[in-house]
Amino acid sequence: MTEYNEKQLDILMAAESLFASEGFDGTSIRSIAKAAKVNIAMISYYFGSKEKMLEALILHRTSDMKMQLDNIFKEDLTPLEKVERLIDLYISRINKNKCMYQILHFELSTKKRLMDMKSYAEVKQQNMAAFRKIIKEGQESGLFKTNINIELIPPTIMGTLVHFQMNRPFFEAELGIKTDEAYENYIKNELTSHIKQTIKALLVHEN
Amino acid sequence: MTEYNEKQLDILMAAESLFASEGFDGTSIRSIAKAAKVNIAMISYYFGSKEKMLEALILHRTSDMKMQLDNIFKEDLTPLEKVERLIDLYISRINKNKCMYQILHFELSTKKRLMDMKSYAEVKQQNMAAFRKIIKEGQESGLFKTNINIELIPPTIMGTLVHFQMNRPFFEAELGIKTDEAYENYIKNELTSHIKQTIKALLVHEN
DNA sequence: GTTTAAATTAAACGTTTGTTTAATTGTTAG
DNA sequence: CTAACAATTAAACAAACGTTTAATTTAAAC
Repeated sequence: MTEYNEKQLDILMAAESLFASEGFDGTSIRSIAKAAKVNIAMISYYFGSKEKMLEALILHRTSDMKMQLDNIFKEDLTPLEKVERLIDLYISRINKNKCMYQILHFELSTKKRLMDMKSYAEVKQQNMAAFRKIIKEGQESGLFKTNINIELIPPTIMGTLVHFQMNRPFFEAELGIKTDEAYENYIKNELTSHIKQTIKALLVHEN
Repeated sequence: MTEYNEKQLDILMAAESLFASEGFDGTSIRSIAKAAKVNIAMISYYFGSKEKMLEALILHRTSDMKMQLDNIFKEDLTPLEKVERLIDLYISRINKNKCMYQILHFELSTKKRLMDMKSYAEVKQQNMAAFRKIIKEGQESGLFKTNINIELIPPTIMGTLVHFQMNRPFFEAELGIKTDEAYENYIKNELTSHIKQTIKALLVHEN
């Protein structure tokens, strides 16, 4: 867990927002330096290279993510309540780290820079394990259906949100949403409850 | 609907696969020319510029997509069967145009080249309209629930698939999938039926 | 066979790229 | 004060970029 000084963080934050909006290859170190208000040589000086800075950024963010799922377990909640809390956590996390997820998304989908996303893979594995545990708990107590594919539920949760964010211009037009605030509110309310409703319908016996 | 000769198509196809795997900014026109086995000047000669070639490519692909949803309507199917057919269509379409969707995904998410995706937006709108029609048909006949957000169902369908493809390395490890063929089969079988099951649970009254 | 236009080429264009250098300034410790 | 090291700078570097040029080859039309 490396510590960075203020100037290094300036650089990383400027890079994060630019990488997200312009892409890694679409962002020059000169534009990063300008946004971070430092000399272009500082980037190589501090991080070695543009690519190593990307790795540093991803490591910095993903190590932040080591999830505190434990308190969900400790609390006295029904399995369904736990699932709902997990969905809230997923959504707020993705929303809070929008830029990082955008970057990750692209880096994962291209073969160009096959960096070791060990740290990210770890987080994903932890999440999946925690999720599986909750579902099995619900199944054993007879609340959840058993003919389901547990591994494919997180993709449905996260995929729905990511797809909605990726096609934002389309949904803004389709739903008549005009401001940033209204879009965020739609995610917080309608989209979140749609996801919960969907997962609930899939998991829980109706009666 | 512009027609392209064989050499132009060679260029477009080479560009498509490279843009998908390396990104637009990560792909040089020299590498495209090499892959298409043409001189680098041919790209400017035929398309004007690298960027215009991207537009040509997207237009070429999306105009292919003008969906033949109509025959789904004409056939004598229950609303649920229609939904299932639509899901099959979505999935096979995304699978067939994997590269194009990868490119679109990135272009939509960055502010760098705000091209007019009019053609793509049109396809999406048509799809949404057709989908809405089917759902309302099911609701009016009392088969489908009415307390649902129709606009958010396509994001759930497509988002699940796209997320699964984007995080392929993770799911390969998580599910113990080793070959390309096994992965494609998993999509065709398990993933497809998971999506159908999920949407069905959301839509249909249990009994 | 000649004319005309399209296709194709190698070479060069001016930028921009990521990175390095070498010199200078700032800071801290003895 | 000065030695030592970190931080910062402007300038230069070679390489790669997208695009254009000008010359040549190919194909079609008359």
